[in-house]
Amino acid sequence: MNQSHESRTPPIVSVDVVLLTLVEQVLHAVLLRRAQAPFAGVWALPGGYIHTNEDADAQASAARVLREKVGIAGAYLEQLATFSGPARDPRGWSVAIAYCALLPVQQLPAEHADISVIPVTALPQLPFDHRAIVDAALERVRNKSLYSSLPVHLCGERFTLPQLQQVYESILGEPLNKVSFRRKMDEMELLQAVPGAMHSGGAHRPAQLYRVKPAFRQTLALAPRGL
Amino acid sequence: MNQSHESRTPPIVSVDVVLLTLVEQVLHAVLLRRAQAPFAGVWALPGGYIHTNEDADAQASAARVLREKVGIAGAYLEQLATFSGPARDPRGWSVAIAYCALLPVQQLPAEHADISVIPVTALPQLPFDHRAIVDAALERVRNKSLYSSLPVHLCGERFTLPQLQQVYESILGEPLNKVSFRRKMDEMELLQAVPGAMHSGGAHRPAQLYRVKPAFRQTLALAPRGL
DNA sequence: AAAATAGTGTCTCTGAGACATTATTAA
DNA sequence: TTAATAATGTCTCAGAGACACTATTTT
Repeated sequence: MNQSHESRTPPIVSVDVVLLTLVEQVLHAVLLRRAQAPFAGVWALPGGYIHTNEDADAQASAARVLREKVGIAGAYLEQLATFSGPARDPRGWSVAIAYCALLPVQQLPAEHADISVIPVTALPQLPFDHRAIVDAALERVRNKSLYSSLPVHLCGERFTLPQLQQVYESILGEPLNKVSFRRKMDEMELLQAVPGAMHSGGAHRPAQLYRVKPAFRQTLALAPRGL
Repeated sequence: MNQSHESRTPPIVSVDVVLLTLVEQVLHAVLLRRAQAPFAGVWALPGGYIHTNEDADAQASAARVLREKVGIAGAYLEQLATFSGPARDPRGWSVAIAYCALLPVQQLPAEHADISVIPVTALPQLPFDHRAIVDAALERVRNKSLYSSLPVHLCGERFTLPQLQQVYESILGEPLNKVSFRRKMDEMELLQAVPGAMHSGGAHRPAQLYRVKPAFRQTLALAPRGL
């Protein structure tokens, strides 16, 4: 241990979560009003310190933040990237381990004074480098939706293939070929039909309801040659 | 600030680098003999603390580690993932921001008592969770080689197309179709021929030498539909 | 000339998208 | 019966790989 290390201040470490959901076919992010300085009262990403006395790893910290500060459990969660530097936080040199979370909108708590669900295209100015973190999350989600089952985590437990295709199209921002989409879903062996369960949504043929196979509840399925 | 936060020990933060190179068509990782406890004298990934008084971000810390501890500069460097938990380091709850680095073998310093270049299939037992970090790096490199120009960072400044194809094949562990490979390289618009420069390697037609276009010296080129 | 590898032309087959047709419901 | 959407069959076209042929060097 040399002197320069002894005298160096360690960085501040925290986790931040970009919690995304789909409301009326538009991607929304969940923001919390900050309770404490810096930026008290400002809308920001849910985040917090690692509790070294209770968290099994940083992902557990992120799950705890979602549970304690947003009031949700069971969201799909994956590590996004780690943001760092002397300027991103006024308290000093800091490290933020960023996570991306997906949840069907039905499982979100009601909005109230300190929680807000906002279209990602209409986010207010965010403190720290939270805007960059959100952008990284959006890029990741859109990219992974091109070749994986990621978007199923924005659907409820049961959904129809037309609904799922709509979710993919909303994320990707472009229409998809119905036949190809179904072929790919088939190849991924991701879904199982719920026997006898149909979704009657109007004056037309009802659609088969599907659920994600248990094996893929936590893992993603990949399409070998993309979407 | 509540009491439980005040009393919680913050995690230890460091950066670790998986520095990969290609020796005789086999991927090798660079290991350093640890100078200090814990695991003093044991071969491990290059790593170190963030110097908050001089590093612009964690990636700069990783570049500094490569410069100061391995003696190299200019390697391709990208963030891999962040590893964390109470058990990975005997000193306590820790966070390691892991980076993946690629360098042509010619630019590595000579091996000596405290630096070693070892085939990734023949690594010794590594301390901390360094084995998992290496595995993550290998998965990342192999995956990105399927659809990007990542492997060019393992070639020197000038190289032939057959040499580059060989590098891809070594990383991916499978032969590639020559015509398709060249079509893809062409589509990526990644390379420029060095006028008049040929590589005469034996009793056969010499090969055109290429270099990476300046625009892609730091950025990756992507093949829209993969390799 | 022969051997060896570089580089290119072209055919074939796979697979993704376009289009069309059938199925099933409510009004 | 009509309108609306679900679900599927099938044709077409693009792109990746296989193969073959030409080009250029050393021995």
